[in-house]
Amino acid sequence: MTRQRDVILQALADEEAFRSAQELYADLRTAGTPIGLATIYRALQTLADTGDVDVLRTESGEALYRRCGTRHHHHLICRSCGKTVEVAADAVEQWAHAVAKRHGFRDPAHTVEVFGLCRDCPDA
Amino acid sequence: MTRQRDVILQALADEEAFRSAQELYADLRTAGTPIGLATIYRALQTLADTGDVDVLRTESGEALYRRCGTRHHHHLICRSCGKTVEVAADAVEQWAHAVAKRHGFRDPAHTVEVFGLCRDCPDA
DNA sequence: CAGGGATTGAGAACCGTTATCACTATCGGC
DNA sequence: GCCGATAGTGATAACGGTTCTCAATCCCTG
Ligand SMILES: [Mn+2]
Ligand SMILES: [Mn+2]
Ligand SMILES: [Zn+2]
Ligand SMILES: [Zn+2]
Repeated sequence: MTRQRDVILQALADEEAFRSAQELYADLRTAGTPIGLATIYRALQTLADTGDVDVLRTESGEALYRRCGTRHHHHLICRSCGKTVEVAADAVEQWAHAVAKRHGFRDPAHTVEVFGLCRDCPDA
Repeated sequence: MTRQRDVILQALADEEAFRSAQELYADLRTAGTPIGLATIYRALQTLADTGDVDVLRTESGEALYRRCGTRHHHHLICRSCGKTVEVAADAVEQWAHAVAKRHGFRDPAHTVEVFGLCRDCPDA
């Protein structure tokens, strides 16, 4: 664990929403923390590999990162402000397993995200 | 509807798996069909907007396209050969709606994909 | 046949991400 | 402390998928 990695974890720890690497870079530089963009990408990749951060892809293909609990979960995300809630989904887990089995697919995995507008965001 | 757009729809119609724009381009050119890459991207975007093709993002961020039924559905996808089955998921629809409501999120939407290895693909 | 708006496609530009590589920080052994 | 080995950093270049540009072409309508 190096100073830079700690800084990145810290930046994510304070944050409820998913953030992009470029956003983190801009924020840290603005805050006067010296760090390279390559370092941020490397750290995020490492953290994603070890399961310390979750990754999701924007509709446009950009990768977003978030410090999440280690238990299996999914996300409820405000599509305006990005506010994110971790949600459990036992029924969905079982459904995914069953649908794979029914069609003869083995070693099943799944992605599930729910989007909406949170209480604090106007309709606009 | 122009010749090019018809060609693209045709290429997708014969295909069970999700395909990338670049794959379609390579295949059509190899088959002797003259078409530009920009045209393919434009056509796919239009078709996606009108709901005639579904789009999904690779883990690496690449966009993949597939001609699908018009009813709401999700996908069961072989992560080796790409074979794709459309699946209904009423239980999941209801769960998504409920979880959004419970947390005060309105106008809910969701993404759900199931991945696995199909019968025809070795474990490798 | 024109005229004119829509479409095409080669190439350039764009942008998020990854690779390169010289430099620096860290650490265990001396 | 000093040294060499090792791992990490970051400015920059390269990469790859997508979008933009714009001149040429198509195609509908009068
Ligand atoms: Mn799950
Ligand atoms: Mn659904
Ligand atoms: Zn919000
Ligand atoms: Zn398969």
